[in-house]
Amino acid sequence: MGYLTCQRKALFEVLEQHRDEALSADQIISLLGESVSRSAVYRNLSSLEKQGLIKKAAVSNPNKVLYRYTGSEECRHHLHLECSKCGKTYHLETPATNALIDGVMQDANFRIDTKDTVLYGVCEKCRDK
Amino acid sequence: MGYLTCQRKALFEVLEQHRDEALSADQIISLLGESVSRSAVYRNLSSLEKQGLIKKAAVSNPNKVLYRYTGSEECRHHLHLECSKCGKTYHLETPATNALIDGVMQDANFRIDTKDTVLYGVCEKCRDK
DNA sequence: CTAGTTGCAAAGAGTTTGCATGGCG
DNA sequence: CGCCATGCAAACTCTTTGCAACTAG
Repeated sequence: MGYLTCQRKALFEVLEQHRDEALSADQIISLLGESVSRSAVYRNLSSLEKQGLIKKAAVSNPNKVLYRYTGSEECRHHLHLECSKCGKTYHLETPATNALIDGVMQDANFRIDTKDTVLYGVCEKCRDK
Repeated sequence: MGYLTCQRKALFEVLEQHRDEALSADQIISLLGESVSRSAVYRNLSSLEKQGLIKKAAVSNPNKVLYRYTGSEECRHHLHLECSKCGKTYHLETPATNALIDGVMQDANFRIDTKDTVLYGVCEKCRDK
């Protein structure tokens, strides 16, 4: 699907390196440096998103859209937990993940898509404070 | 926290009526009609969001930010399931929700915030297609 | 009364697009 | 070689802001 230009290669590398972070377009652009134009970044992000390899999230303060790469192998087998206080992302161990997915499947006949869903809440460290 | 102006009253009504929908700023503005200015809508949405009564979500096609009202009583006791195919939102029954929250708590020491989290996946109807 | 809110219009930020050039396969 | 992707700059859309007028409590 498309040519593997060096701009796309560079984008994949940045996304893979920041696999568990949600990056803004601007962050991605600066991580890429001079080698890629803004428009190429936007075009490629949007095409990756259409392919289901990227999931966007809206965040306030600042008011921005963040891009999370969901194409990496690991994303397919974990649920993501994101702490609303500190912003850190955690993974839910696979056995527990499977139990939850099965539970929701049985209860609501709804198949959760692991890579797309993020559970928001408060992590252990932030609760103790 | 703040005065209850008629603009705010109207906004609350619209949000409560569309409690389980994710609305764009433009949709909200047209639902409100002439009675409220764009800037008041933006300002109030942003203040509600700071109070944790609204959760934003990014969506593509069109590239927009959607606002979901999480302040209603119901939101505190359900997890939301959103189908990536048809866009419809479902609720997870309370016992299953509690089981899921407890499961994640035990397994990862992470307290899920019910009103903020949306589980993405595919619903029964769309799977059958 | 008086601090907080609104409306307007202008400014700002983020994203998209048209077109000529360049590069992948 | 042909088609697709890129870069640039302009256009566009969405959101924020300054300020004077207004209003809830």
